[in-house]
Amino acid sequence: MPRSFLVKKHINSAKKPNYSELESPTVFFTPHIYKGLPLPVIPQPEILSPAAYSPITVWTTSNLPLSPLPSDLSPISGYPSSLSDTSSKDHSGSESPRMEAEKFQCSLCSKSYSTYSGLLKHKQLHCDAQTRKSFSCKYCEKEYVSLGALKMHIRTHTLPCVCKICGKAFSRPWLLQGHIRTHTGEKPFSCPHCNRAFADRSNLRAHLQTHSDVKKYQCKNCSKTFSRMSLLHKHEESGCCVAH
DNA sequence: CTGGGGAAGGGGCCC
DNA sequence: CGGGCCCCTTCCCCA
Repeated sequence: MPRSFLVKKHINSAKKPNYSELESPTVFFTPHIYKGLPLPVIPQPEILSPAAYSPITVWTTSNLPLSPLPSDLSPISGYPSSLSDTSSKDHSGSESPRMEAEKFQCSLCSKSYSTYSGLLKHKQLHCDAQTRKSFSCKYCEKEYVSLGALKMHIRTHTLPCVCKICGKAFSRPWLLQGHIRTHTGEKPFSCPHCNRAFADRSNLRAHLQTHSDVKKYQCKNCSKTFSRMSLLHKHEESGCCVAH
């Protein structure tokens, strides 16, 4: 099961990601600056500048399925500065004088409105919309609830960390670090039981399971246990559990 | 065929 | 907000 609850799930999202898709530069590296470059295509880190993913899809007023705004309400750009004068205006001339004397404050951004309808419109068009905002990757269809998560994801397309030895590119420095160990042979993680060493902590952890009497992953049907989930999956797919 | 190792990817958490 | 690290997971390959 994917651990990423930040990612907005799409149809068939239960399926594991097809990482090989990311290796198709013709699909993702469409910008003209990469044309004609030999593979691997290694974009410069500047690609991570905000402009690189500027067409972030934010569900603001412009793409909400609402009827056209009254001219005195639009445009709301989504930032408080642009709202400075909308808050001071009474947008609905139909409000009763009694209501005008009261203050209606937005619970989300504390902006005050002299009319309830003004507050309602504000919440519908601004604050509520902001809570629904999402950040879409320009290279694929993934959406994230935070810009940071999106930036992290974008790196899996741009692969800014390049191995100086073989030219292979990675999304994050520590991935490159792990890769470099494959060149240097460095294995800082050793098994306390057999002294076998590993370059990767997770691989050591998986190895430790082989020493364990109680395997972590158990088949629900035959109770056979496995050191890895992938082995359990293989076991299940091989037919043990299909006899219902 | 099965189990294990190696390599790599992703998101989360913490500073 | 970004970097570093952690943990989990997956895929491939080999004995």
